Amino acid sequence: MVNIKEILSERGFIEQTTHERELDEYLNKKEVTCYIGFDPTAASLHVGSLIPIMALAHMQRNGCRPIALVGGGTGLVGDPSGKIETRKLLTPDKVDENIVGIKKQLSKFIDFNEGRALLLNNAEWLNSLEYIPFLRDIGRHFSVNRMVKAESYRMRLESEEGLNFIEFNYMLLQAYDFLMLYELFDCKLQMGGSDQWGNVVAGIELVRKMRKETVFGLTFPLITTSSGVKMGKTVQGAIWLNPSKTTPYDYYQYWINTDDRDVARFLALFTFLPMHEIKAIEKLEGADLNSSKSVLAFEATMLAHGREEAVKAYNASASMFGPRALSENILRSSSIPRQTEAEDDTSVPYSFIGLEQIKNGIPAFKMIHDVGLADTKSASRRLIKQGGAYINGQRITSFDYLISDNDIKEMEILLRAGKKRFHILKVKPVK
RNA sequence: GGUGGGGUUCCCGAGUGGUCAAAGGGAACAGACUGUAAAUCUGUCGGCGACGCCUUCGGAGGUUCAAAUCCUCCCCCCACCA
Repeated sequence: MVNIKEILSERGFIEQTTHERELDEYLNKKEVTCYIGFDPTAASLHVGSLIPIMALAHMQRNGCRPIALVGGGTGLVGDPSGKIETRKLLTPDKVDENIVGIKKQLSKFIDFNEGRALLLNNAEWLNSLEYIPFLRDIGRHFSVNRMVKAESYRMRLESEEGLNFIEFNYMLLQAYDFLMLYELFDCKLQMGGSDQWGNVVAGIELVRKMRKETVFGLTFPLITTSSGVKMGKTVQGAIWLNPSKTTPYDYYQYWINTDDRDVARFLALFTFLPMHEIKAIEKLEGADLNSSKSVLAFEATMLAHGREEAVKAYNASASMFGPRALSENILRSSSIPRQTEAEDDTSVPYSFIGLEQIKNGIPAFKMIHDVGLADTKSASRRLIKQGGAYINGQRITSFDYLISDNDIKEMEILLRAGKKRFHILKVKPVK
């Protein structure tokens, strides 16, 4: 069997590790347990958390037991690592609420049945800590001199905002987590984003000092798009895994808009397709490369939302943008439909309108604003003025154009803003 | 607690009484070109049924015909000192 580290490495998950050789030996053994911490800062994870999630999933697929540790305790403190600003402190209630959402999403990627993976909350051991014993037992192992030099604190120590004491403590708590997981579950590997390096190493050293045992760390690179944007960030905000925050259609669209330069890299990171197939698409360009983006989008959507939603998003995109030819030879392991099935636009954003309302005509700029294709009526006017507004594919030429029952096609009106934002108005007949 | 510096439209950052809805850059949006990509060029970029009107320059008052700009008080941030 191939070493899991090779798999992660080949797919682009590894930024750096501790103790290369010993880590290899550890990973070659059976009964490997590893963990990653997740911040309960929001009720949903987003695309930015996909790297750790996929890493855990790969671990599980290769016989390791992953632990997803939700930071119910550390979430009350706030991790300052690599962050420019102090996080707002979350209330315990909010943290608990967020944990519920996160658990649900992790279960889509990782199988938690029958102890094949564990989902833990560090509140279990952190919330009952007593200050003085903690300082005496754990605190004495930490050198402030070293902490002050840690890269993860550097940005904040140099910034105008500074670092407050509660945040400065964070490293000790995360180190303590590792110690606890080592003791309770024999977990010897902590993984995390590259900003976690300092915290990971702190945990490793704590275990060594207190238990004379070597445990390991592995960090992921910070994934940015080729245009330099942090993964999963858009102007509208984060791309969430929760379908009520980011619809499967929008999720699919996020991936399909991937930069050419990122397609192969993202297929390796965000899908489980075999590497030899992914390597083959590195040579593609033009239309073929473009259609391999639909595989990326399809696979990513399927992982997060299931096959049914992925197929819907795929068909909706085909009906709005036109179908794409996808050769049988491209990424053949993907279960993406190779022939476009019946047109299905049910996952395109839509709303209802009464036939009665539309009979008298509604000014286009008002309608476009109402359905959310423009944030303000001014933006809507601008859009029309610049020729970026369309009804049923036809450009609207005057801002006071009245949308009326003449525009209804098969009980629908298709509105479009710019090249790729659609909205379907479904007309409800009068009773 | 003291002294000094600062808070401007999504972000950075000009602006020190009228010519300011506020330079410049970035982001964003639209058009052209295209492959739902990138790059490039052009335009837009507070709100409003809109050649005009209304609301913005940390907050609240005040001076003035006129304030982002002057005065008073307050809030927040930063630096140095204590």
